[in-house]
Amino acid sequence: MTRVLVIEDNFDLAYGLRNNLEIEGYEVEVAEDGTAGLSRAIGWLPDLVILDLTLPGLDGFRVLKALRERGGRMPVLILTARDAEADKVRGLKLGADDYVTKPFGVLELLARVEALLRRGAALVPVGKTTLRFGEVVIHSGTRVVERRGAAVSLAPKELDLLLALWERQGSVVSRSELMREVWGYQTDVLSRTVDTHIAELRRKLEADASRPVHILTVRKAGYRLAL
Amino acid sequence: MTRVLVIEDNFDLAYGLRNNLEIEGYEVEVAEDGTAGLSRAIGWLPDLVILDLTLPGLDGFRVLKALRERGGRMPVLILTARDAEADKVRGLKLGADDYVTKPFGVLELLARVEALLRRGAALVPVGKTTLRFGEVVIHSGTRVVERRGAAVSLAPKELDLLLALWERQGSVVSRSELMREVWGYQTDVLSRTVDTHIAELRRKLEADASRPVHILTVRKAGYRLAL
DNA sequence: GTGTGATGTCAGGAATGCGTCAGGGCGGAG
DNA sequence: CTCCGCCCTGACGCATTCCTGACATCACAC
Repeated sequence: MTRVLVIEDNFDLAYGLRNNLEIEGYEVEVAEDGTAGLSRAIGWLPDLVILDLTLPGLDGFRVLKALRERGGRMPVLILTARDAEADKVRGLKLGADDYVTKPFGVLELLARVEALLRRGAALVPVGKTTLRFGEVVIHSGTRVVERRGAAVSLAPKELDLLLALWERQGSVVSRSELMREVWGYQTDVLSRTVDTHIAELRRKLEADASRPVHILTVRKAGYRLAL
Repeated sequence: MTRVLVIEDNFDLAYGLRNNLEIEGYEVEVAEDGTAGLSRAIGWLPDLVILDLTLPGLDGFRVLKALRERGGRMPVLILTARDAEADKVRGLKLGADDYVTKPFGVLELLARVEALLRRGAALVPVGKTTLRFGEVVIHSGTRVVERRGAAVSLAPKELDLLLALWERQGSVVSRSELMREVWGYQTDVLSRTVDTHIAELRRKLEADASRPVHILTVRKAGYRLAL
């Protein structure tokens, strides 16, 4: 899901925005000061940031500058009451992608968000996506997996196996298909190799490994990943 | 040279824009009606289009729609007197990248143009900016690196390697990709070359080289730089 | 309930990938 | 020429990962 970070200290505005964005289908987080916003932008790696300029702590310009210096390349939309041309120019030169002044129309803002993401999506190379099922998030670009926000360490084969299941999410994948996709073999499966790795995944990702909710067994057929 | 097409029927405005854009170093063409604008956009393939909505002949919305339908993907900035939110939303949904209403500040417009082009211009260029991660600052223009304010001396290959990781910051970069990008080879990696340089970087930049926080190993996949 | 085949579990040894190191080639500076 | 930094390489050891077969357990058909 596309992720949007709102850095805005005005409570009503921030949560109004969140609602509207969530209705559009985005996943939204709100940070209420500059420092928190910056660290969320770096840590959470949203697909887009909506940034107020007048913030407690680190002001918006500093957040933007620090974000860009640290390599954050997601589009940033500045949303602020400061409508002086000099501020707009400064914000855009610092690396903002759009600049909207309050008061603003919600529909316009949403349309601008969409436009920024549309262009961003065209440029982002494939594979940078974050996948998820249940309370598990898979950052396929970094090969980092987390459950309930805590990083989980998966062995390479385990992650490959998980991704193979993800690709066919919902439908059953047989052991021999998994063998072929993950191991490259084309062989009948007589050992417990696949099962062992599945068990390890369950241990690491399911709340109760003995009663899996997402990594399901389909008897006589294979396994399937339920979202 | 970066090319900008201005589709605008108001003569004074069009040529004023042209002057300002040319001063900024862009190559500019002006089209004075929708039909001509569309054919120039398709034929000349500018890097960016500034589009008025109220045009003789084909109106701006139609120009935009036709342009996108024919595969024109360059950013389009709509510049118009129509400031109704519905128009803005419509323009943006049709595939415009920005929407500026008259009257506008020239500096703001130029900054927006720059912002649109910046994003389009492949996010590659690690310019002369100062980059940073953790407590490390990289002055990539001067190739000087410091940690906690103290200068660190990196060998050329080490800096190249660090920058290659930086460019994909966050994502995993495989050894063979690093080999290709830093060494120019295209070869399977069988020696410990990359690893050795990574180790050296860790020794110089990590607080505890044996427990790296930023220059991370992703087993079986490569390395990645965490901010 | 019982039987049967499929799946879960486990432990240990094999295999693999990575960090480390020392050695040597190379080239520029003194 | 000699020194010194830079770079590459292969050998080695360690930690993790992987695989396997034996056994336990489960699900389903009868």
